[in-house]
Amino acid sequence: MSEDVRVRFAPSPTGFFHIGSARTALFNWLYARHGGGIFVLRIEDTDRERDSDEFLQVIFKGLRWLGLDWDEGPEIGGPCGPYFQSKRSDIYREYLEILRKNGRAYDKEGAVFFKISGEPQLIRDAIHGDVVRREEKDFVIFRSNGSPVFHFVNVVDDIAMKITHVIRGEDHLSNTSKHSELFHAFGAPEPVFAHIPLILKSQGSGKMSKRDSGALIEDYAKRHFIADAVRNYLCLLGWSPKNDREILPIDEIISLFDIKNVNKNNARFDEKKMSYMNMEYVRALPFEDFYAHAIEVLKDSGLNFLARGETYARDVLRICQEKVCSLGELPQFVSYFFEANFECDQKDVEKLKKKCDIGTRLGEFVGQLSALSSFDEESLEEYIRSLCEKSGGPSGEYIHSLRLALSGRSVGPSLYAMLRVFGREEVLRRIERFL
RNA sequence: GUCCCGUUCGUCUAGUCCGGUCAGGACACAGGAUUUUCAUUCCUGCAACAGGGGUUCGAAUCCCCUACGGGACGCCA
Repeated sequence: MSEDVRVRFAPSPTGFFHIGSARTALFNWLYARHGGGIFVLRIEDTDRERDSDEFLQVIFKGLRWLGLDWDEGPEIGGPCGPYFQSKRSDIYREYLEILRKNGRAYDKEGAVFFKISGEPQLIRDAIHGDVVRREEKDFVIFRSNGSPVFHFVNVVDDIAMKITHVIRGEDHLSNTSKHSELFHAFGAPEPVFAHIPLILKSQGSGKMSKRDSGALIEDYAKRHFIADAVRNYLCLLGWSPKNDREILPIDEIISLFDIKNVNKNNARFDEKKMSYMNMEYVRALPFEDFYAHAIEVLKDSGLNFLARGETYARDVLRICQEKVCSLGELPQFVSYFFEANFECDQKDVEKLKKKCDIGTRLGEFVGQLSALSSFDEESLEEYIRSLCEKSGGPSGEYIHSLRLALSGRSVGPSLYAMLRVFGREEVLRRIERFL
């Protein structure tokens, strides 16, 4: 029990960071953090054709974006390096010699084959329980071009890096009998395996592939999702805290997480639920954090959001935070605060025209406005109430008309807050323009 | 085709190990409410133990079969 937990995430740099890989990394990381273990990052770049530094950065960025920091690996180092398989050729040659001495490796057609025992392999899986599977035929461990194959390097590195728990996708469960044979051939103890269920595409059949919408972590960053929300959602795909809670801080997830209560069955990806969680995270952000995120998004959008100064921009964002569903929609949501020449939604105008006389209501509003001593939300609400009493009209008619005149749309933040933030002069200017 | 894994509301799931409360929660969807719209908030509703056999006083829970879903069978990883 005193043995230290060592887990690893071993991606291949393909140029994408798939959501399924991300969750595998996440579960490894959670397990390490839960038990005070070591999380190793190892790059499986034996397929040189596809490898490039640019591809590597996609993985590093994705992991860091999700807050998954590694204890050993590229850019950090550690006692079991190098952490790139392309730099471990000598180690693989040494291990190959062991197999040759045992009579478990032989040459054929220019490649090196592994001689299987043919015995059924008992795979002790922390999630699925005991699984028995037998390999049928010898398999290649070194290609005829001299490069080692995945199954071989994967096992060698797990031995050399003293990995205690192999947590990976269930698509590897069938391969595990190969790996088990190799561990035995090396006389090495097997790690505990944990094959986590796959993430299936939301529509149609099969697992998520690169081309499915929502499949790539880098896209969530581009679309300004909150990383904590994406991570929280991913935790819930195949695992649950079992107390009916869904949105919970990562520290709590770490303390609750255990590989044993990961589900056995595959989970279907649901982008709507993820968006919902993202919305909850956006709303719950402390304002300063929200503001910091928001200005990044607004900068990218090209909107001149500092046109009326920073104080004004902060005010706008403050009243919009509780109404906005995602950071991605923010530029569109707040654009009219910064641009006076917005388009008016004619459909909304027509709809409202049927209910009331917009011009009259706006006229009444403008009428006594100069008499209003202060332009705060309370006074404005009071003022509109007094207009209602005088005319006998419902407050909604004033509110809807004003919102349309000021923003050109029928939805947005609280109207009184909007009026206050615009200020008296701007309000009058916009009403005039609208009329 | 062979082998492996799985199957609770449309979706994610709790309950399964140690059989015994109207099968609980969330998203989605549908209605309703707040004399300030809603893409907010609150309330209500809809909706599941894949099917068939056992074992048992009693099965979502244990066993078997079938069906369906997923995965693996590369000199890809």
